[in-house]
Amino acid sequence: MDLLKGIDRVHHPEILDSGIRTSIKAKKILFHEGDVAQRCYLVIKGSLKLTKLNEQGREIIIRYIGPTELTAEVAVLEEKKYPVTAEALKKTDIISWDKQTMLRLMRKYPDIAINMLDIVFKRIDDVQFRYLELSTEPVEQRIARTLMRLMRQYGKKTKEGVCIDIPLSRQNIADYCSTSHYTVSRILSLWGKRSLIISKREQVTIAEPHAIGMIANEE
Amino acid sequence: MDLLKGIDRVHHPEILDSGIRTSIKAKKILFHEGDVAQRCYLVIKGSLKLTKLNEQGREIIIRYIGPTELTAEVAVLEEKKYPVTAEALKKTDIISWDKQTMLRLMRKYPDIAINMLDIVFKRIDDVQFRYLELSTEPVEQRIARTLMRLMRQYGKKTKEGVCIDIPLSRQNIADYCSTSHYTVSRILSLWGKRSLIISKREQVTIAEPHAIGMIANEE
DNA sequence: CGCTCTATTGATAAACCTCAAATACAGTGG
DNA sequence: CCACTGTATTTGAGGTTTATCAATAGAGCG
Repeated sequence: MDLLKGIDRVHHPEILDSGIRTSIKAKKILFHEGDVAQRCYLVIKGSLKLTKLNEQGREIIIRYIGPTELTAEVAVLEEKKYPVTAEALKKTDIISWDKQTMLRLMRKYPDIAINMLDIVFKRIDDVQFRYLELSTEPVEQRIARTLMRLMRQYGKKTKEGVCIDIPLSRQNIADYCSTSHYTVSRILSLWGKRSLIISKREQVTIAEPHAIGMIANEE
Repeated sequence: MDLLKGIDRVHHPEILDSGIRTSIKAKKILFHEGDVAQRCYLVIKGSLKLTKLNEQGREIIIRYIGPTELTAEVAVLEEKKYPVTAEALKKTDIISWDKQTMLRLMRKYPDIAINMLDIVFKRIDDVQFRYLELSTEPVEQRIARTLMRLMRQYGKKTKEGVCIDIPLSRQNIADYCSTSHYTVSRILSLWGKRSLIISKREQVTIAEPHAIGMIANEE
């Protein structure tokens, strides 16, 4: 749990217990883009999808937030709005803190502030990198990178390969790497025929991570 | 100066003087993407261009950093690398602090830490927003938004309109909104013919900000 | 005045989107 | 267990947007 890195485990319960534990049902919205940010959230179990909409209502996925990951860090500052919408993919357990509580914790355990800064820098790095990708890489490569990312975040080893353990439609993949679900479908079909992946409805298993990695051409 | 917001002006000299003032010549690199981050920088005068390169050497512009703006905030953490390359557009005066100094200042003036967090959240917001744009808006609109952004950051009123007061080639604009300099040229020519802008070599003046704003279609 | 870098413009082509239509799949209620 | 319904997926055809290539013109500099 990146948020608690460098902090004596003895204090973990105090920190976690000062937040509120809640459970969100599948497909429920935790917060909306543009709402005043009140609380920040740590995912314990399940998963959140962070999205933005453009004026015409087209959705893009900014990132997924899985177990041990923090989101809505912006809520520690005054007068901020959530920059994204967060939706639970499945039943998701979270801990949340309001501004005052989190600030108190940050003062008592300065490592929390530093860890939060670290998390925020990672987010920038990630989105800048994907911005570069979107600018310069063709769609096949972007899809491959998307699968590799999701594999690292949600991969579960199975006999057929590494299964991405979240509900993941072609449309979701398209929204994550800015293409159309038609294009995703065509490319996944192709990879399926070559046995690089095994894909079912809303589910992808990567049979040949190395081959997909080659297509992704990550450095 | 966002970094010093909320801090008594009496203390500003101490904070600024604990950094090192330097001047960089036009077109010189201040730091490279991938270098270990040692110092963070405040621009006093002049301007920096922050870029990333992909594997094939294609460049994209992440943002410009003008007077009063901070960059390389990541240098306050341990073992981080600069995520971008910073190049001076013209002779640029900066103040820089090393990790230890900045951390000492942040402890003494906690508002500095909060302001820095605020700056970092703004960066995320900006790049996420531009990621959305790149995903969903056509190139003409992206170019218009780019000009509007640069106008707000670097606009100087003149008799003909608002001049973007940095060296700005078609290629720069293209790198900033992920298109080709050919496309930028075509569109600027078009707008020039309609007298919405007046463009010279490496310089753009927006004669009709409202019209460009309409094309940008910002909410 | 030549050299280099930037800008312009037409022609062509590639990549990818959109539309249409068929099919597959999962869940529901009888 | 099965038909039914609403999504998700697939695939082909055709069209758009924008990149790329080629060639030329213009600007600034020593």
